[in-house]
Amino acid sequence: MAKNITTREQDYNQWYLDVIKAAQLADYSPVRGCMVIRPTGYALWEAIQGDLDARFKATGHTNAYFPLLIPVSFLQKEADHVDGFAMECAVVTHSGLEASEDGLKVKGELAEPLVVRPTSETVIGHMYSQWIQSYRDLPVLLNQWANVMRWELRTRLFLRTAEFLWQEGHTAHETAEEAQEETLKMLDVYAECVEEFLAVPVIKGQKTESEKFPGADTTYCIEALMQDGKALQAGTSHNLGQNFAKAFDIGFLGRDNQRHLCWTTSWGVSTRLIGALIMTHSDDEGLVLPPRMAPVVCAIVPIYRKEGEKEQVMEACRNMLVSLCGIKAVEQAESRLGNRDQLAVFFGEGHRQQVILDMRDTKPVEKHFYWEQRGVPFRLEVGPRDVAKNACVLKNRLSRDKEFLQQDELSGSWLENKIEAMQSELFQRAQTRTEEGTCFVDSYEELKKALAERSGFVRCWFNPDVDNEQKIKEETKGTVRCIPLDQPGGEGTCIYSGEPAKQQVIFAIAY
RNA sequence: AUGGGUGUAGCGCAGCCUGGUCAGCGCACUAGACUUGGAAUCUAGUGGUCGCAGGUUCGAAUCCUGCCACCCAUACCA
Repeated sequence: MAKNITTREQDYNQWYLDVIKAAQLADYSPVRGCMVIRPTGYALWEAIQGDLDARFKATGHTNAYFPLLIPVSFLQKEADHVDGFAMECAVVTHSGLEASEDGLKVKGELAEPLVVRPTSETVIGHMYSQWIQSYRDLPVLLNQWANVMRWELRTRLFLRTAEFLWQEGHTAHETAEEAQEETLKMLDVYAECVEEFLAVPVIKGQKTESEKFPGADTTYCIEALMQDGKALQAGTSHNLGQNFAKAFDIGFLGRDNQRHLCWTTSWGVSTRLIGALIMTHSDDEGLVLPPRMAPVVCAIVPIYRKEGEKEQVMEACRNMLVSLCGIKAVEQAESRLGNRDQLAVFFGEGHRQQVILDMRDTKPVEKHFYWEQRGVPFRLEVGPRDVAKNACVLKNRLSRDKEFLQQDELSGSWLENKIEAMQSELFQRAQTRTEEGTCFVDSYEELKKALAERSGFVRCWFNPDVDNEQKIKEETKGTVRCIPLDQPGGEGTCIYSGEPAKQQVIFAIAY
């Protein structure tokens, strides 16, 4: 039992924070609500970025960058948008500091205040209006990797922080159909990345009127179920219709020689995905990472007492490294080792994942907790007795089993197979938990009961309605997470209004 | 914002009611010894304007006043 990690049963929220702390993913910063993402945590974001960016490129998008500061007047141009974001904007009003008796004071008030972007539809819309002249300029398919700021009252590491990292895609199209197609395409891209790479199962759906993005015609989302039965929105894709095109005059001369407004979309995922990852897979021993994305896929831990043993064991460890990663990668790693006592060797083609030989002069037990709490999928332990038998022990982070191996069984493809096996096992485990955490109800009483007793996803026939949803939220704390794209068809009875309903929705208590 | 609570070493806390050997404990950290297949032990050390400002007093972590910050609940959280 990890002594620095509260169990999930004792206090789920504390467990979440303890896992982050033990794995050194992030830390609190001097500024309330802002977090410091530490190297181990940032490596996870880089892995997600790498996977997603490739998928964006594969679907025809390119990256660009827009400014952090946005004139307040821009925000005002789209009425719903400003209503949705005004309260949580940080505002820049001055341009400098000057010394005074009471310390530094602001000076140089700006003619027009600037907001720190909570999202970039407005600046990007402004630029699009200048860039797009003709239907030949369409579609515009851009993405930006950036930070945004939303002045949240209650913050939680990774799940809701005042500043966070994300990507925001912004596209402009000639027709409504194309925009709709794009919106759904990117929702699929998100779902594929999150399920295949993060091994987090999601439900694709549409947001109801009360939950959609301010300024969107339609918002789609992927929702994931966490271990405590709460839902987490893992990504959103918005069909903005012509709302922003109207507000920013994003128009073009069409094939018919008439001027038309563009149809735009936007879509984003954030560092919140790291929170989803933690709360989906991790256990009471700490972080568990899906092996496809884990920056360190395997740690080799030498075990020895005497100096003579050390040499033998280290030699065996190096041989194992060569078997797994190839002699070239090992030599490259050795040449850049410097004074470090962890030999990190690139594994596989991508040069993103590593196998690490832990040569630190600490006890094996310490290394055990070190790698386990960081979620490293595999550990290979080698002691003098193993060396004598040409063997080693494989420890599996997910099953926490030991497997006794001959060293000559190790190879790059052997590890690949192990990675794939664990990856699908991890996804399967999460998938099963999501299925078991989902129930169907026929009446409002049952919905109340389900949300109160077991939380989870609760599916039912329901006619979305802003007022009714508000009442249900007040009574049950549950909200409509989405109208799943996957519908059974047919018709049922709305559990709240009693009227005929064509759609099922999913209720849950959300993060 | 309203109600309740808390600010003392990097972290977690005791001390405050009853002012005076009160600058303390545990963890962490450093050095050494002894150890090493699931968080050993022993010894010696480093580290603090007791949230900030003012007041009462011979004397304040302790009492008084003001301020600030944080936490919990409610509200808010596309």
